[in-house]
Amino acid sequence: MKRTHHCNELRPENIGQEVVLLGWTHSRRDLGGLIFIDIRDREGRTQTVFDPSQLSSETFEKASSLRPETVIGVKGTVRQRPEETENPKIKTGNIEVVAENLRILNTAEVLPFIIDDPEVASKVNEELRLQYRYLDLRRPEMARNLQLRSKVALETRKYFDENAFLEVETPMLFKSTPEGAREFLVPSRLAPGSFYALPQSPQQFKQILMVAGVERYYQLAKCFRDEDLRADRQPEFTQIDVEMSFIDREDIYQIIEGLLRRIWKTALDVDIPTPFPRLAYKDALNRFGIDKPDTRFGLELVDMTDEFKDSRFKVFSNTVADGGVVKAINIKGLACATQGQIETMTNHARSFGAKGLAYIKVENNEWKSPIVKFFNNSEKEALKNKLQIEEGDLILFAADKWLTACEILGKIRLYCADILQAQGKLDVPEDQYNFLWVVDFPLLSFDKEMNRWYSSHHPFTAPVEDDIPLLSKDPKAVRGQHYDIVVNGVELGGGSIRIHQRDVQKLIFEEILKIPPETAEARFGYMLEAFKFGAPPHGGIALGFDRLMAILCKTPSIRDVIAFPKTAKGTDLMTNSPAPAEPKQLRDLRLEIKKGKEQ
RNA sequence: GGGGGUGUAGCUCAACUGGUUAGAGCGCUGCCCUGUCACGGCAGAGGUUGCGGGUUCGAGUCCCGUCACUCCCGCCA
Repeated sequence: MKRTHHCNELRPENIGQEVVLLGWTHSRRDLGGLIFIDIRDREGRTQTVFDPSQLSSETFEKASSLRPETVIGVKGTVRQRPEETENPKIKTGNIEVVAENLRILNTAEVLPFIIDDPEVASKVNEELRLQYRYLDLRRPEMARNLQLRSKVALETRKYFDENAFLEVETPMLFKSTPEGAREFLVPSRLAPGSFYALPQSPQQFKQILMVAGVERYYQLAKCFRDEDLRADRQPEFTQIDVEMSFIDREDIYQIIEGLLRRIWKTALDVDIPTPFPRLAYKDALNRFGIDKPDTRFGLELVDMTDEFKDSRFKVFSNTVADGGVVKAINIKGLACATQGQIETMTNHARSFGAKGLAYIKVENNEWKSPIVKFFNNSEKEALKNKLQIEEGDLILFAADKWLTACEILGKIRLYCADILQAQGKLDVPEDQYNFLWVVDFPLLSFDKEMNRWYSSHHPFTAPVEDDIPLLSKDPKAVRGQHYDIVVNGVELGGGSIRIHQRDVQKLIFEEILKIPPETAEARFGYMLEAFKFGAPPHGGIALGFDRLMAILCKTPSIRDVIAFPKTAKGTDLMTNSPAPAEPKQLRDLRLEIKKGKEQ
């Protein structure tokens, strides 16, 4: 039996044809004297009919004993379904295949979970789905995710090819550069005691490729980070990695906007408007309290520092006197917040080191609040005007250092948006995609505990040209030529224009980041050397391909768009990895395992 | 490393304040059924309540420990 069509192919035009379908028994409806079997393959499903008047009794018996997921081949003739029995839910619903022959290609035992009912299957414990991933992936929803991922990857390659990019593979066995994320180490057998590291990203290689004159590079690159997992973070993941020579930031924006336009059109048939808005890091924090804002809804932060700098309410005025700010947010319609919800918000504030959370509930034309008695009339008037306070509003305040105050209210903004959405008071449209570029990040951030500066992005990011003189004078004021691409509150990717002058790079390593020259030489010496021999100006970006696919597949977890993902503890429940190594393997590597507490 | 949630039949869930023989739907087994498509009908089987310990006359339920999954914080240059 050779397959003639797939299971989502037959249409009324095929009526009368003799066909062979191969696939899995999706569902069986045995009416006693007549049996319907839906045969399913990765493309879809087709109804076959077993009518005893048209087949041998053995074949009919065989059909009546089929279990779900048995692999079968059905030979038969396509015919129009009788009137009133069409099934508009499936694309092959106008026809059916009258079976003449049935071959059982393989049997299937009773399944650990149902896969033919999307309602039930989507609720199955993820542990079980991961253990039997091959069954989970047969579910049409998951098969569709895999297919869409393949389609988007292909479109990405076509797009970059059309734009004169080369896809270059970079090594998986890289060198350990213990800056940033923790790496997976790989012991070397040929050099016992030495280790490779799996790349956190191909960052250094792609810059070297620019020195090599590749000019336009891209790669669907596997990256590895040995950090704790989240719904949107796996220890191995895929990036759309890009690097270009002789460009500035605008060129990157343009090429990525084009890519995302193409992807959204291909995957969702949605036209997204370009160019994307640009938002300075500072403005993102001031307005939304986060550097990856979801701009599909308002509830923006308002600055009240000036209004409260002389307030009788000392918590506010003292904060301002210490160089801090007073920020407020009006959560429209949430005056009804419960004590528990206020408590949760207060805990958010405390997690940032704040002492508490000041609020005003506007109910029955009254401002209910423990602090409003300290406010004078002009302060009240200012609040009313700037926050446009109305009946039913909930006003929340944060008085702290600028960044902390912004971040507290940014977190609360998102928390409250969820509540309002659940109450039907706020519409956050699922099918709207608010892309934006966040730009003008500070190049450097200060680590109080370590008492030193570190790169906000990574140490290869170029400072904004005009700010280079500030590097030694006022590091915090130096803006980096860094950009993040954000959609609906998700950080989809980021990149920068890189440093291509050896002396600037050396200055950053040694003078600013205070990496000892020997260490810088050991870790990055080959880059500094490469920059001696004519490194072109260059820059690039990397997009999280799994996150991108999760958005396109409308799922909250990237596990749903990765064929074989790991659990939150980094294990693979299907293969039971990781697992102990054989003593011989350890001997070859000259490794010894120290007994832990379980021994 | 820390905090929250979950764990009861193959699957999804229920079981009041600790109290009879731990229930339901789906699935499974058998029988009936010629236009179903989540087919329908009748009957039946199926339980170490994650695991270990404790309190109690009595524990799915309370306490301690532990394991797994999950969400979040830290972490993710």
